Amino acid sequence: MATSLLFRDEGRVSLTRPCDRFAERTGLGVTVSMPMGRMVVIEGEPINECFRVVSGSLRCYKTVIDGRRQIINFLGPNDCFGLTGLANHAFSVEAITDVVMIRYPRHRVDAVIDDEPELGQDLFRLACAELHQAQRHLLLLGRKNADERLATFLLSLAEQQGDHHVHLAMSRQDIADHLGLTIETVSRLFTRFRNMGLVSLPHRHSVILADIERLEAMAEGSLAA
Amino acid sequence: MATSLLFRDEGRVSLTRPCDRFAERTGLGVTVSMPMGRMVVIEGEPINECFRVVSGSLRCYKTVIDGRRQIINFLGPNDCFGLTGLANHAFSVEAITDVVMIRYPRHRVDAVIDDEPELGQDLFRLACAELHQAQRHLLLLGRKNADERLATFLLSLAEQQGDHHVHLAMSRQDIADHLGLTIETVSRLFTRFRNMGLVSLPHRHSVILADIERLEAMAEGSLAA
DNA sequence: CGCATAGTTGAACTCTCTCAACAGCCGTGG
DNA sequence: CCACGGCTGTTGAGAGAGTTCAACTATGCG
Repeated sequence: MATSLLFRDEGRVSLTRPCDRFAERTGLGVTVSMPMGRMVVIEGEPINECFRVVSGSLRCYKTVIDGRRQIINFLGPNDCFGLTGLANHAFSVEAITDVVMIRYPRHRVDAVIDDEPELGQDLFRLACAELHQAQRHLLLLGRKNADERLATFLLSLAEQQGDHHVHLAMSRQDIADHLGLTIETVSRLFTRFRNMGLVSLPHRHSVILADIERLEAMAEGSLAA
Repeated sequence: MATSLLFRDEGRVSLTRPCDRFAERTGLGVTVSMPMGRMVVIEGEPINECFRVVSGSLRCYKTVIDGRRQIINFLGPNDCFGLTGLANHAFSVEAITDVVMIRYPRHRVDAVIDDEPELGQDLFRLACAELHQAQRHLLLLGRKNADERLATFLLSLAEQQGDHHVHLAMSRQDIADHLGLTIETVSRLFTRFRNMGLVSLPHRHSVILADIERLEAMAEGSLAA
């Protein structure tokens, strides 16, 4: 496969992790800043623009009427959203921290894509990678227990960040809503993992994975806690 | 958007629901039959071919080492699998009933796609639709209770089949493994739904949705059972 | 320093699971 | 045509993982 015109592959190939070649081509991204907690897009609304994260973190989530929330994934620098073949946003997006993003009008994005048909193939591959990721999360939510979920999550963060020392941009509640658990369960798991020597917790937003092998065994369901 | 060269949109737009224009273009699909229970592809194996279902049903699933199984989705006539930007199968596929499929060698599929760059865009849109579907299932598995899960599932089948009289190709165990429940819970739910007048169950593989409105309320979490 | 927010811990509860027995259906063969 | 066996689904009782509710502690910001 030829190098993407739209995205440079930087290890984590994903619809939400393209790079700035896009900005070069469209040449009309507008930089925007938003404060922590700000809702950027709302599930179900028409998609009028596409965003690329420069700095900060966001959460993408769907809700049930009574407020129950499922976080689909977290976004960080270089991730995109609104870049989809659908007409409406499939989920809401909210800033976890203060964020800086580049905003592109959707019609321009579409124009670039129409201009360069090969881009479609690249986007297809990126969407497939994202789909694959979602399918792995289906297994987690449908069939893994609480220990396995947290272990899986921590390992995936470590892989993303390329470091055993993991930074947690999100709150315990966010983690719970991503893993289909409650905040209390997540909190108890962190404590237990610490007591088992699997991790250390220097502070709220930091986790050091102390025993990757046991965490991996646990994530795959072959280590009883 | 121009009509897809590769797929005709027949209502349910999805990577797994393309149509026979593909056969016309590649002109080299081989018809194959497989008996009920037959494993067609195995999770993790390289993708050497792509299949289109002619008749019968299949299940796509991922597993944890100890045998726990999560069914990602079910396939029926006109659905495809193996059509992805990835190198390896993300899930195993098994025949629920006897099936007839058309098999295409992957390099030919890729050749067709390379030949017609616009196809990439269509595939992208289809993958996005599939992703959207997976994300809705994440909400179901992460945040819905057992009643809501079954109601949601039955309604989606009715929509797919365009009929309140739903045919269940799959077993109770398959439904359980799709909804992240056990077979006993699914069985109890069917009985309770029947007693509540929500459905009638003429036989094992048939469900008639008797009260769509209440089922919809239940699926969205606004009806206590 | 003090308040508000985020996280932790405990105890009781509940939904779903597990284990076990039973019932219904279907194909096979007498 | 019925008897049989195997498989699928149903029902019951008890157990358990995770939730809920509540109190308490730590952290960060004015």
